[in-house]
Amino acid sequence: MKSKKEITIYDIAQKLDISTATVSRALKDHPAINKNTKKKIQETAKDLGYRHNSFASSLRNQKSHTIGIIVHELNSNFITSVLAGIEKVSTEAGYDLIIAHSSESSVKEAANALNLFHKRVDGLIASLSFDTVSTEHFQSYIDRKIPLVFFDRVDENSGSPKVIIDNYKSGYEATQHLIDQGCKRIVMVTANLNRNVYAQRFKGYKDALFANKIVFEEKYLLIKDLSEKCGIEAAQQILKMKPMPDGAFITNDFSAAVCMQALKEHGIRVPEDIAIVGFNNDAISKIVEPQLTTVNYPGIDIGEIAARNLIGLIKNDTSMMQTNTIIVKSDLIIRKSSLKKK
Amino acid sequence: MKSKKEITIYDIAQKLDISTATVSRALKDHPAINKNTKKKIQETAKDLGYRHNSFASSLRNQKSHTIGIIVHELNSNFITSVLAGIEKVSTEAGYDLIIAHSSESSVKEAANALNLFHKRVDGLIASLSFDTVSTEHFQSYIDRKIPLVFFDRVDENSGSPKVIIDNYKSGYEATQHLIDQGCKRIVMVTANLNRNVYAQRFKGYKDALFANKIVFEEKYLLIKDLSEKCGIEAAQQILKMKPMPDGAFITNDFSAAVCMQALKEHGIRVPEDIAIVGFNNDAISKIVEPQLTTVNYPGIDIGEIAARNLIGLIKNDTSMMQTNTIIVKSDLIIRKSSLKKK
DNA sequence: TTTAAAAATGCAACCGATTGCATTATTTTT
DNA sequence: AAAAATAATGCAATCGGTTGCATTTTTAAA
Repeated sequence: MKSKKEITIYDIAQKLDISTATVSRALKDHPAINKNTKKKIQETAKDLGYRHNSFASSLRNQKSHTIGIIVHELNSNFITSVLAGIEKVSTEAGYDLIIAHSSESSVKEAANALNLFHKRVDGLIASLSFDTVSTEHFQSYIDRKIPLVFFDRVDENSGSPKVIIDNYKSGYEATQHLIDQGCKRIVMVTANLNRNVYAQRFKGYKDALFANKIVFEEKYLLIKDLSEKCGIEAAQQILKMKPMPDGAFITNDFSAAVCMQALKEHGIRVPEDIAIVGFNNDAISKIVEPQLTTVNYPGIDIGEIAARNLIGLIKNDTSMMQTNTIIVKSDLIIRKSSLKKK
Repeated sequence: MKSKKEITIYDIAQKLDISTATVSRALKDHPAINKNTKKKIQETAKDLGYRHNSFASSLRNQKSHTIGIIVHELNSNFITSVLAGIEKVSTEAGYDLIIAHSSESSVKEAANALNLFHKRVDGLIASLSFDTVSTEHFQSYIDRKIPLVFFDRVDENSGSPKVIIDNYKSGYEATQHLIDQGCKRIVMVTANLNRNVYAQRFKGYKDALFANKIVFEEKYLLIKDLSEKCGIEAAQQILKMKPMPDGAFITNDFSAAVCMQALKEHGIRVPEDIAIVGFNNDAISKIVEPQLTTVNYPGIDIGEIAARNLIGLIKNDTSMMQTNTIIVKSDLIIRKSSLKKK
């Protein structure tokens, strides 16, 4: 039991006077090994305090049994839900996770991608940072045929599988809902339109306006970073507009909550003076007052699907090969922050 | 550039007609290698698309350059802050992270510990789950002298270094503050008292009551799991008590927010009817209405300190050897939810 | 030019698990 | 009892980087 030095299969082999080949096979329950031998070996392994050396194993197999994940931030309900979903599936399948985050910087994102590449992850799941334009830092994965799955913030032109929601539809529905509530001057607060998710939501917003014969006005489009500060800034800008907007679609619950709070502090009533719709259905959306109308973005499902897909690709499941884009169901959850009518 | 097969240092050595020893050294900038040779090798490596094989390297060095982290959950502002702190320090030092979470289950925690042990992390940072009683699943680390640092939820009897705040003091101050506001019947909502953090906060609460000649009543102590549901349950219990409590110390901001909301829905005014103090200073505490008085728990600092300490231990920095417990500064942030007086 | 010292490079044995193929032991069939 | 079939085990090369020590090359000193 005591351990000056690591126990290897050689130690076990020596002690039992058999070959390392047999030990190796016994430890992984290979069918060709005699039941009794197997039992003896497994017991001895336990006795000696043997632990499998995954480096030696990985070196030999050229497989790390590890999945890399790159996300933009950890500080988000949505992301942690996705991670939980990924974790569930991949743990069941015997894969470990290495999680990296880019802090919304494409430079860090590239560094993470490289690092995980060197770590030889068997596959990668990623969501792009705000300012990622080129995805060439993932090219090495593609070249080496290392499976790669994107979710949420994806490069729409990339050939890699993507797991997303219908952001266009969500944007359209959210806007239509505000219009249905009687809103005519609807502000949209969102982030960098180079990112598919924001671009699509914006497109939905614009098209909904158009379909309802409301002219889109540039001044109602506020591009921010969806941080805490952003919510306050948005509120300030809204307050300055004359006439004041009567609806706001803010593509992040936290920002929406902050913005709503700032507006309320200035005596603006929600939803009477301005109806607000957020995005994500984070826990916070049910706690603020009034409760926030938002778009449900099912992180767990997205994570599970992405992981299942990736593992399928790793295991060379041909049925996965053809999949390019998976669209997960999302829907508008209507709460008080937007209900002007009964 | 094309890659049928992985490029190794042997390929580089062959191409340049030198030894692998020189290649290996050149690639890691060993001082004994001639500048020009080094340059030539590094260029060739790039040309051929060489990537370092960390398995081979780790196998030889018996070092993974990876730090394991076990936390109870990811869905918490505090935890993600800690992770950010750990990440900052460890990335700078060239360590990778493998993050595992136990979902508040000691069984999963043990499984995680074992898995990371097999993965041969160079060190481990952990915060215990609610129901972890024995810490024997960390014994293998101690036996093998793999550095181990706990934070937040720790085993106070363990000899391993711990990074915590003064939970007793925080509990005392929070309670004293409520008393100063005129509260006489103060409910405490917290979690499993086997966990040091909750035990200490409770002790602080009790002592503060005692110091102010308020008799502690068992019925005012609500042991929950600090989830969303818990906030609602707590509110229901509070509503049923006669006379109704006039203060509540809820050791988690999210639960406190939910509870406050539920109380408000029943017409209870905060802080007039009941003053509320939360814990953690999560982002949510500033968004709810009224803003939540809470205890600032500086996650980033804790993460940084824990990581710095762990890396010191890994590198055999003797100055770290003597450290047993590090107490990080925390303080009460007073906001409207508890201000009965001006 | 010879010698001493310093700089650069190479040799080869590790690290530990895996596995195709060969060999030996055991059972079954004839 | 010999032959054939099956089960169990072993041999030895392989994965790719590292490093102590030896050797060679270059530079500096005598």
